[in-house]
Amino acid sequence: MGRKPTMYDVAERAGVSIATVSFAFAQPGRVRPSTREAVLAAAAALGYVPNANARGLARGRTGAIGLYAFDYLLDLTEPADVLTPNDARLFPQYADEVQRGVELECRVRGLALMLGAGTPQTALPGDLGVPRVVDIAGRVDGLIAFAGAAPSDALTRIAGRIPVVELGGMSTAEGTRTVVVDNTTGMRGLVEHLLHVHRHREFRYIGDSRTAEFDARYAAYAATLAGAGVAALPPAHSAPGAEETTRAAVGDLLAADALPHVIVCSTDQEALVALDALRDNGVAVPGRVAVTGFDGIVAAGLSTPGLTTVQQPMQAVGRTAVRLLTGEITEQSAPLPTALVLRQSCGCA
Amino acid sequence: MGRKPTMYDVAERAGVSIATVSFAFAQPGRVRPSTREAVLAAAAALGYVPNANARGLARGRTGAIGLYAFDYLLDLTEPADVLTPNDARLFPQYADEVQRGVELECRVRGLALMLGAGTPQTALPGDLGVPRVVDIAGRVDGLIAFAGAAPSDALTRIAGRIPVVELGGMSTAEGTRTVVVDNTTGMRGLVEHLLHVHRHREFRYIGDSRTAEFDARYAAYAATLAGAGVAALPPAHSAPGAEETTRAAVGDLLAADALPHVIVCSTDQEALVALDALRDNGVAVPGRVAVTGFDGIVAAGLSTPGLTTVQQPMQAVGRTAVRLLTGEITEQSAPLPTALVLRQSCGCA
DNA sequence: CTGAAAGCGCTTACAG
DNA sequence: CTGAAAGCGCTTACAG
Repeated sequence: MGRKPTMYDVAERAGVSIATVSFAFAQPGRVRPSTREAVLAAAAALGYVPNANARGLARGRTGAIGLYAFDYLLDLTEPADVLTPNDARLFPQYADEVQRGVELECRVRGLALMLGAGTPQTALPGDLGVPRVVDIAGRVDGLIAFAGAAPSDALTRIAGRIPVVELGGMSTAEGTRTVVVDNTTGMRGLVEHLLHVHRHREFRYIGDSRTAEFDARYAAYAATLAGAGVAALPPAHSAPGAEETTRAAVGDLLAADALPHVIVCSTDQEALVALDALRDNGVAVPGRVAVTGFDGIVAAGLSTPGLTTVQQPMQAVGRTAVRLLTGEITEQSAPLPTALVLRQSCGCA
Repeated sequence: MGRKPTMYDVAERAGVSIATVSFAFAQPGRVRPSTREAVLAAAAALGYVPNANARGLARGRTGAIGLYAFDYLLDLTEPADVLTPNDARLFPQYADEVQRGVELECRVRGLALMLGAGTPQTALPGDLGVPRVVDIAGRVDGLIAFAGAAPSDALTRIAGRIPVVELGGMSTAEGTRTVVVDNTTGMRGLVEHLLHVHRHREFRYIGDSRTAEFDARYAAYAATLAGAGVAALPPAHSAPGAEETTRAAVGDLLAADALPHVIVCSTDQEALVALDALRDNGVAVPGRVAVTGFDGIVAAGLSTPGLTTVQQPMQAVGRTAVRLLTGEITEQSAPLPTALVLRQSCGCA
């Protein structure tokens, strides 16, 4: 037998047509049991492995969905003996938790998951300007992309062919859907806690506005402060995954002698870096300044002090994205809920 | 324009043949620049997304590799406020770390990664006895499978078509390769430490022998004890990921009043469960009994007491597997090294 | 219940 | 530098 037997080889060995082989696998009820057994026996004898590309091409769908993540290009060495919550990626971050949700949901449904990653600028040598995301998109029935991981025009283009869910998006690419999380209520609750329980009046927000989701957080922050008659200064720029930007933001506040009483960060990832930067500069948290995060990643529970944050249902975000893609749900009945998690960094016990 | 424009549509709009469209993307140097621009413009205008299935079929390869994991079917809820190292899967486990290595290596190479998971028994309804692993295998150029995740006959079959790396394997499926880790040296060093530094003589091993890798650990354990004139009782059965088996193993020792001075576990995952079980029964670790693990997962550094273990280069395992698949390396120059990590659970400071 | 045949959307010698 | 055409390995109406 030649290498890589095909359906033709199986058909020949079983003494049937390729149509029958195909039916024996795909629609067993349509084939006489004895025929079916003969086909399966022939397939086993030949070591037949169906070619999923051919199947996908013929069927018009692939049975797989894609997840396109932001490529932090993080190269993690093996876990150190002494762990700190800021050893980036030692503990699962937001995107990792969402990915896990996607993975689990796919497993349950028997869907294969195709993983890819890039930045909006990423283009492979052979791609000639065509971003890698289309490479993933071309082989799946639906695509989940983290906002900012793929160029929005590429997503718009892809969305014309297959369903696309852009996480954290809402605004970027046309034709895509998103998973809605109640950022607003979460942030409002957090700020109200800082205002009314800890009686803070001097706030500063650190974060970026790369995605609609981040915008929603800042908007809720500013609105809540405004409601309490507290001025909201413009946000200090910082981006999750770019530690130096967060350190610079904190450094600027210190240098300008403009340290507020609360630093509200747009993500836990940034808040943990801020915690580090403040410690490095001998600033007591929460004594001198309170710090808060957003997301509820594992590391937030391990820092010293523990990080007060808004927990969002990260795995549920991933699962919901898959369900939107499969058509199992056509829209969310309600935004996914968030919850305030109080720890020491805001001044709580 | 109809839905899902194809190369034919692009060709027509650009006024060229489909061959030229194909060349414009795949072999730019072969096409006149002006032609190429026309093609790219037409593609952009139509929102053309190449069909990877068709490409894979025509080319005979897909540009993707597959990772088939053991399906623990673990459904993790959101992180709790109070974390303990035994909140299974809150922290990355062995397989998660290996997967990360695989992911990173794939990103670097521009390879897409197809994820699937199952147990040796898993077969989808539509698969009619054909395990899902072949479904993944049919759409990739190479497959990495965790030992025990897929039936070995299926792997043997697949290995006849595409390169297969079975992690933890060595013995299971014919025609597959594996990534070799120096389990022997690691375990020997651990047992020698327990023998000579802590002067222990009463040992018990907890673990299973599902894979060659686990066998190697037990063999090294038994051999090292034998070398010191210490009797090695048969291992008590326990399996990582099946917490109840580990608890039962510990429970049996307690019930039989046969608690040794050291419990050597085949994995960290089991050792952490053992730690829990012992604590639940009021047994002091390391006071009454020392406990050790193997792997060096993150959670091992977070338990109380900290878990003494043998660190293996999990991410490197994943990366090596990818390199073996791509043909970048044809064989390992040496087994991947392991390192003894001493913490409190063995009695060290 | 089974088969002949078209078609899925690409790539790639082979000509020109 | 460009095109006509075969072929990759399946699925699926359509006949029988």
